[in-house]
Order: sequence, then structure tokens, then C-alpha cells
Amino acid sequence: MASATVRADEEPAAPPSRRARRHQATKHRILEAAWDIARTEGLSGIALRDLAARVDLSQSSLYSYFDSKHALFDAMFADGYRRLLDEIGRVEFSDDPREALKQAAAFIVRVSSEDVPRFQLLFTRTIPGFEPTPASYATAIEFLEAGRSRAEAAGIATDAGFDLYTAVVAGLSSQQLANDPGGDRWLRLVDDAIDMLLDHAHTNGM
Amino acid sequence: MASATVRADEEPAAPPSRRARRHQATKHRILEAAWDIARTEGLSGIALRDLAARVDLSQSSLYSYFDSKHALFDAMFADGYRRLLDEIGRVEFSDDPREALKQAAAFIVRVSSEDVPRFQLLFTRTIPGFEPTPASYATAIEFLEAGRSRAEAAGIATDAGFDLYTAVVAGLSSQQLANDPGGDRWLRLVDDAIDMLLDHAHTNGM
DNA sequence: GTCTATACATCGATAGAC
DNA sequence: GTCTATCGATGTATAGAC
Repeated sequence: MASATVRADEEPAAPPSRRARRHQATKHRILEAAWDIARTEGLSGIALRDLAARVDLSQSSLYSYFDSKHALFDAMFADGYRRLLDEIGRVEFSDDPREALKQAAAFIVRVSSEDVPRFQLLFTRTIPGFEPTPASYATAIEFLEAGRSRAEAAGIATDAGFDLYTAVVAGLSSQQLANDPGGDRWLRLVDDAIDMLLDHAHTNGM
Repeated sequence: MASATVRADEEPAAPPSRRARRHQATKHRILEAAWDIARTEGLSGIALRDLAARVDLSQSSLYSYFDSKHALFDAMFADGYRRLLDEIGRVEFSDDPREALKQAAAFIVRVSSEDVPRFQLLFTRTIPGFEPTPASYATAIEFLEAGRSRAEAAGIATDAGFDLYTAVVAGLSSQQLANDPGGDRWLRLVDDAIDMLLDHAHTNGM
């Protein structure tokens, strides 16, 4: 790597070449299209033929961007968490930690019902045989640890307490999707659920 | 229907004929086989060819028992709730309503992690486009109302309180499956979660 | 990187004989 | 009710030319 020469098909890492940027841009367009399909046809409804048609590529050309369909799901997994981190980063959180945790929980339940396949891919085990690569899983961890910080600030001090928190948020989301899609029957329980959780944590030293 | 004669291919309704009994028995064998496949290959992994092979029928003969694959899922939906009602009916519940609710919740979380596809089919919206028929949905209602009775006995008096209860149970199940399959990381939080729920309900008049 | 062409498996569902 | 045969669509993935 100390060589002063660069082969014609190599690009220096630091400033991405036009070619590399274009490659990433196309990859991004493919991901967007995949999410679009998933939101109407479900995750299992993503067919490479349809996907290719949406981005004006031949189906086989997709393999220049993703080695397999699982690799596509893996990229979607990381992309989903990346977008989630980005979106929640834009929330203006209250200075009151309890209020902030309510905002975060409500945010997650709301976006879960607005983007069902993302909820399914990121928070459940929907696709048989799919497991994220360590690199993609790292993004999930990042999101989870951000949630842990918010929970700790609000007084959830133990692992068990945080597990209970994730279960409550996942449960509210899951029930909202399954039994009142498009509504707010479980979404409007979020504040109450967080109060319940924090009161319990304070009383029982979680 | 007041005719005294019966055509050769008709059977009186009251005592099921040998033929009708055999038909139901085969239908039941098909359902069992479908669950078996789902437990190893996932719900979407049920292929009518494989299913037929398991019960020593040709693939096309399945259509004598189910009009379509969705009809099969619909029968599985009702069968899943029926078995769930049967199994929970065998639990020896404590006389203490709070303890009994813990037992019921723990039962649901445990069987959900032991039979993942049943959890997915009954409690989530996994299969795109599938909705249970009213007849099958009635079985779901029966199960839900039994849960409501147990929750009410323990002091959950409102609809919102019961919705929160179902969210907590669904959330514990979902997290157990997704993030600790085969373990008990969320299962062991059940008692604590129910205490939290009931204390909150009593304090806040839910 | 992109294409056409195609391999090759599998799917749900139907036709028609017995 | 059961079978064989088959349809038509769809699925992922690869070969090879440009």
C-alpha cells in the first residue's frame, strides 16, 4: 500500500472518485426502491425483477451492487437503522428526561406504524434465514445504546429495566400495527406506559 | 329442506357420516403437517407440494380440502387459537387473581417462543394480504375475551388497561423471539411486568 | 457496468381421466 | 377424491457479449 502507482481500476480511498460516488448513488436508489416495494407488497414481495425495473436496470445488473438478496436485506437493515438514527436525531427532546423518554417512545411507535416493513426488518425476525452481518448489526447496537442513554437519564438503571422498556415499546408498536393499522389505539397509550415504567423502576430500583 | 328424500351424495348433518369424519381427519392431518413445516421453514416456507408429500397426497388433492392457500392459513389461524384455548384451559390457575394473571402471561410468552409461527400468524400481520374470515376471527375473540376476564379479575378495569396488558405480553414475546431465541431473557421479566401493570392500574384507576 | 439471454427451480392453481 | 400432467407466472442467479 506504499506504492506510488495506482492501477487504472483502483481509486484512492480518501476522496471518492466520480465512479465510486455514482456507484453509491445507484446503490442508494436501489435501496429506496426496495423500501418502496416493501411498503406496498411487503418485505417478501420484493422481487429482483420489479426492483430492477424501478431503477431502470436489468435484473442482472443488480448483482453489480448486491451479491445476493440477503445482501440487499442486509443493506436495508443497516440503512433502516441509519435513517432511524438520523430521524430521531432531529427530534427536539425535552430537558425533562421523563418527557424526553416519552417523546422517544412515541416516535418509535409512530414511525413503526408508518413504515411497517422497516419495523419488521429491524425489530422482528421476519425473513427466514436472514441475519445481519456484524457491520450492519453495529448500526443496530448504536441505535439501541442511544435508547439506553435516554432510558438511563430517566432513571432506568438496570439491564432488566431497559429490557422491559424495549419490550413495552416493541409491544405497543406490534399491537398498533396488527390490530389498529392506521389508527392510534396503542400509540396514545405511550405516555401512560412510560409513566408506568419509570414509576415502577424508581420504586423497585431497576 | 323439508324433503323426505336425500340425494346420494348428501349426508344428514346431525351424526357425521364416516365419509365426513374421514374428510375432517385428513383435514386435521394436513393442518398438523402445515404447522410442522412452518416450525422449521417458516410460515412462508409452506409449499403445497411439500405439504402434500407429508400427508401422502398429490399436491392437487389438497384442493379437495382447502380452496386456496389463504384458506389453509385461515384454517391454521382458527386451529392455532383453538389449540391455544385448549392449552391454557389446562393450566391450573392460582386463586390469587394477580398470580393467575402472571401465570397466563408467562404461559403466552413461553408458548410463543416455543411455537414461533403460531405467534406470528395469530398475533402479528405476517402474511401479506391474509385476513382471517369472520368465523376464524371469532376464535381469536374468544381467546382475547378469556384474557380480558383474567385481567379484570386482577383489577384491570378499563379497555385502555387491557390494551396496555396485551401490548406488554406481545412485547415480551416479540423481544424474546427476536433477540434471545431459546433463552428466557424476557420470559423471566413477566412477573415483574405484571406487578408493574397491576400496580399502575390500581393507582391510576385503569 | 450494462445488457440480453437463459438456466433452473419453484410456486399456486387448473384440466381432465379414472 | 385422487391422480397425472401441465400451465403460466415468478423466483434467484449466472454466462457471455459489448
